[in-house]
Amino acid sequence: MTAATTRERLLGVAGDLFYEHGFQAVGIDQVLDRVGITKTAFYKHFESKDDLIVAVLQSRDTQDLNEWLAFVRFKGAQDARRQLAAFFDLLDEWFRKPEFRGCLFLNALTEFPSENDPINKAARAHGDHLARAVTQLAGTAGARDPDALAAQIMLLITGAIASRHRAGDHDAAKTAGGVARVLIDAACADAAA
Amino acid sequence: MTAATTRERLLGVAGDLFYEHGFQAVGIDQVLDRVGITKTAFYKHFESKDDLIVAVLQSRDTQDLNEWLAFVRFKGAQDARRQLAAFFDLLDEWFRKPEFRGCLFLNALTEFPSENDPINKAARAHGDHLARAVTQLAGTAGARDPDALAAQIMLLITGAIASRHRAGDHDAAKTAGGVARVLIDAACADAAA
DNA sequence: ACCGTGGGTTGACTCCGAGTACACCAGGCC
DNA sequence: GGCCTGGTGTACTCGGAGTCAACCCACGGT
Repeated sequence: MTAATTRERLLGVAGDLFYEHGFQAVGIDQVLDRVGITKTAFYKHFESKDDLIVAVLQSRDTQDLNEWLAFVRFKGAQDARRQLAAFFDLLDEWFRKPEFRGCLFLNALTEFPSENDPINKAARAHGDHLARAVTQLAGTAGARDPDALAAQIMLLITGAIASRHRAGDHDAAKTAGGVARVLIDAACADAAA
Repeated sequence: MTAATTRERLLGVAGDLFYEHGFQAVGIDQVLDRVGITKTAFYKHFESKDDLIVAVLQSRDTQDLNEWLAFVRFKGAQDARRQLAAFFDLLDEWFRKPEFRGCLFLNALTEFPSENDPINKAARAHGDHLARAVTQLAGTAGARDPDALAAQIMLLITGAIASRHRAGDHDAAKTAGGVARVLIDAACADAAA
């Protein structure tokens, strides 16, 4: 059944619970109950709850990034401009899900606001990785100023997530996507499709 | 010196601490130490920590909203379109401050994700109030679809806040404001300034 | 056959934050 | 004088994080 190692199961279960209820709101015991392990055993895998949180963020970082890029590359075919726009299709799908509870990494940033906090650093790293990918895509799309376009797109992405999260606006991705398409076209005016 | 009532001082101190460190991360004892009051006295003013949090959010709601609208009315003169744009000047000033830690209400939403939670409701109320004000402004500005324009502006506002909060992007308000001005002009194309 | 190691168990313990219970005290108000 | 409001102090429960000591069992290496 569960072929995964205990460490992997801990990361999976903890990630799900943290996402659903928040990091501080979830007790380690809840995680352990669901994994079926005792406290002592847990502390042989992780030094602390914070350590677990960092590990969760790191594992989801690469996982999520790969999923996103795969989706965008598939949906946007070979066209970098369409790939950029496809981010908002991805968001739209995500926003339709009832389990949506915002972005795990943005949530981590607000729960651990101190910049020296390892958790904060791990969460920021994900944003940086995504921003780097978007900037690169903006470059190959032929944007005059890839950094500027990427900043705008990142702002729209985080804005859409926060809007869906806040007022429960299910159409936030469509709203943001519409704006994004205009910005992308304007920034790449010289490059023919 | 402190002419305020104890309840007011509790709201003030708690609000500051919650904003700086997060709601769950701040213990009631820290608040009480700073106010100079004992636990028993505290519980004669508020039923619980959650009750305190709700009260803080409610008091900041009207407070902040009034400040925002006053700024926008001052800076935007009588022109509704310029008043809408002025929101981003306000954000820009805010984002320059080193104490910036995101939006208290957005933070509350991520720390208390359950929709039935009174804290969650109180935080959502603030967003609704702001959205209502923006929609009204969009109407008097002559937007063809005030709700749509307001949704776009709200998305840009929350996006800017989240971007500043995440990567520490100090220019997020300028980025969002530039986009907003384009959207506002497009949505009010028929109405002459 | 033997030993070490990794992953696991139980149970009792500390520390800290939230919240409660009880007894007491000052001042204003009518 | 009596009562309500806003305080004080101490001592308590309860739950979550994290520690500690002792033990178990399956494994791979020599």
